[in-house]
Amino acid sequence: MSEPPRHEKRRRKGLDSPTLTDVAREAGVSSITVSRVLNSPDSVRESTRHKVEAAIEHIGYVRNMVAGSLASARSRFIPVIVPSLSNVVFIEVIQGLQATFEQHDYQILLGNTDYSMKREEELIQTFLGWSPTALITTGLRHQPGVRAVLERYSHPLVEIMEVGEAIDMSVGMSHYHAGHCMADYLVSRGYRHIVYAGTQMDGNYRAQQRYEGHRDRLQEQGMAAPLLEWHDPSQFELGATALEEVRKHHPRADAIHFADDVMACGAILHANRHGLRIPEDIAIAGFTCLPLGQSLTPRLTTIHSPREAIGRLAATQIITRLNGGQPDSSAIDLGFELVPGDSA
Amino acid sequence: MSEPPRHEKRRRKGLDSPTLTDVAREAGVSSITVSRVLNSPDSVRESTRHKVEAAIEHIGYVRNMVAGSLASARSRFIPVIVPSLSNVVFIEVIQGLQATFEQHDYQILLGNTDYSMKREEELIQTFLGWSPTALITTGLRHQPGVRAVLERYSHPLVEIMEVGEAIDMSVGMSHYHAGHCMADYLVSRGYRHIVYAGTQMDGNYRAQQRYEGHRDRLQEQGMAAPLLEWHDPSQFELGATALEEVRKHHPRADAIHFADDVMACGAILHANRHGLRIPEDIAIAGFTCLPLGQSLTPRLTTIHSPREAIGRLAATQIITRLNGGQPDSSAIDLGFELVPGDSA
DNA sequence: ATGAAAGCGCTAACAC
DNA sequence: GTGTTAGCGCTTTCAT
Repeated sequence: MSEPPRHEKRRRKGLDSPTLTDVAREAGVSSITVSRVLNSPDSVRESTRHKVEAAIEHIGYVRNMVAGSLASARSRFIPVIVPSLSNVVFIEVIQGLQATFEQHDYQILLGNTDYSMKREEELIQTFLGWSPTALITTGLRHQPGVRAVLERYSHPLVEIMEVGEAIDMSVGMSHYHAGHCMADYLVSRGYRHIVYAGTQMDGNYRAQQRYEGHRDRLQEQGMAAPLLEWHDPSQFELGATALEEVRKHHPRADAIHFADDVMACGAILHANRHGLRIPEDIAIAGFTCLPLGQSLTPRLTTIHSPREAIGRLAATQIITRLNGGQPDSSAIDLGFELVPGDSA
Repeated sequence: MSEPPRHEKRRRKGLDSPTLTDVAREAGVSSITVSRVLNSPDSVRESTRHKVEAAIEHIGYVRNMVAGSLASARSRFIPVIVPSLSNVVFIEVIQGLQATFEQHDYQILLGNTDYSMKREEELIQTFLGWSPTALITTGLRHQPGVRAVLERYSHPLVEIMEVGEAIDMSVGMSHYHAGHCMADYLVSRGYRHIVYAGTQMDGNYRAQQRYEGHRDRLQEQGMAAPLLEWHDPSQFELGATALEEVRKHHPRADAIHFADDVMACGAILHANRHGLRIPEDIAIAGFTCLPLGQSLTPRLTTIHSPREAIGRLAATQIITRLNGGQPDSSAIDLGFELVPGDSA
């Protein structure tokens, strides 16, 4: 009679880290009790809890989140897909998200598309493999495939930065109105030859929407709305270039409406270096309201976008839903604020 | 004879997403073959692979990474612990890391300590629960508990930003020497009353190390090394405040050596607003070399820190080790470069 | 090159 | 309030 093949009940690899069961044995309880101490401490009698906590401490138990996620089919991961990390705006959104999620023990998975819709698709595919608790992605436009996937996704989903027809929820502001608003302000200040200057506007269609708002306002006025566009990432240097090109190709221009503050600041810095007077020689307006613009001389006229608020609210919406609640609204428009400076 | 209670073999929840087994059935192979197609396609005959790939496509299979991580005890997660996301330097490090890791299908888990050593401990504890493939953390100093945990950690570990005695590997630069180098430069330019100004230097002991290098150089010269310190996060406004305070409390000061470029730029912007001449009235030096400083008038004298390189190299070190290689060196000093401007 | 069996460490469901 | 049992969906080991 040969014995049945004995299988080592011990771990396959050199992983000798203690498990829930080890803690349970040490504490003289069952493993589910240890699990409860970790997940819903209030459902365990205090004395039991103390025993278990002592055992955890004693054997140096580290919780295996992977096993927990598999068993419960929920991972406490929340992917956040943004188009860029070079743009401070998204960093601030992420900070808002992180601050809120961290209090509820959710972990962000950061995804950067570099303004590529195709990359968004890959990222979502990957992230779905982690059984995410919820999903956050930037913008309301997606590849058809992504859209289909997101529509099928049955957990909380927030599309951030914009307002409009959301798949599940959205938190953002209207870029069209922001562009319109700034154009209106420039017109009201007496500018008559306003050039719009942006970069990477094919991928960054929020900048495109701002341009459309701008253009529509100028057209109401019977004014042309020339657009100057580049394809490099937004940097100070590009703002300087833009300023030069406007002066060369649009000599009558009396104002430049920049798609973002970085380029606008770059233009002001360039003007300062070369003795160009702003707004007398040419006026400058930006978008987003970075601290730098408010410290320059002249102070930048811009629009403040509520990005940390977007982050915090997006997170709050998700938490509400995860706790079984129904958020007050599924589409939140946080608005924006025109910040008059001295540059226009 | 009552039948034994029948347990639904199907999924507990409404999770009807297809599994490896579903794909296997569809393709007429075993599940392990599907697994191999996903993990080591070369070990599967081409015809089999095509069958499986077709099945995956057909039923819309999404890989469950959580289950895979549990079974293999490796998660493809690499936690990255940084002290701040408000500091662009760390954003750039993260970008360098992400660019490299993404090519190898590793996912960063971002942790932000806000310069709290205690928070670092919590984060590491949490992250270890995800069976991380490797670990990246900022700095060489840790709470005793953290140190013990890290020393026991048996996977690749990189401590970034500094040079010195690493637990496993390190990639960084010498902050002491950077401070020393800038002080030396200022002395050589003829400045004789140099104030060092920094903020949050208790938590950010790299700034502290720069100060020590600065101080030691001045002491060699027989000069005093006054230190002005704040506790708010570094912002332009704080640089302005610092400039004012130096002029008030150190009227003989002819130079300010700032712990970072943000404050230094803030000081220059403030000087520009108030007609103070830099460097004639007072000289300004910074640290890290942000684009802004190089676009200001006067251009900021600063030190360039190799942060994207730190990110890329830290990632490369880890990949090398994960592929079974041995990196050339376990402690990499990427150095720094003094960037003379017009502000000092 | 492919498969069968046995878990990885945890939690859901249901009993007591 | 606590325990028992049966998986979660994948990969490992070992066999063919």
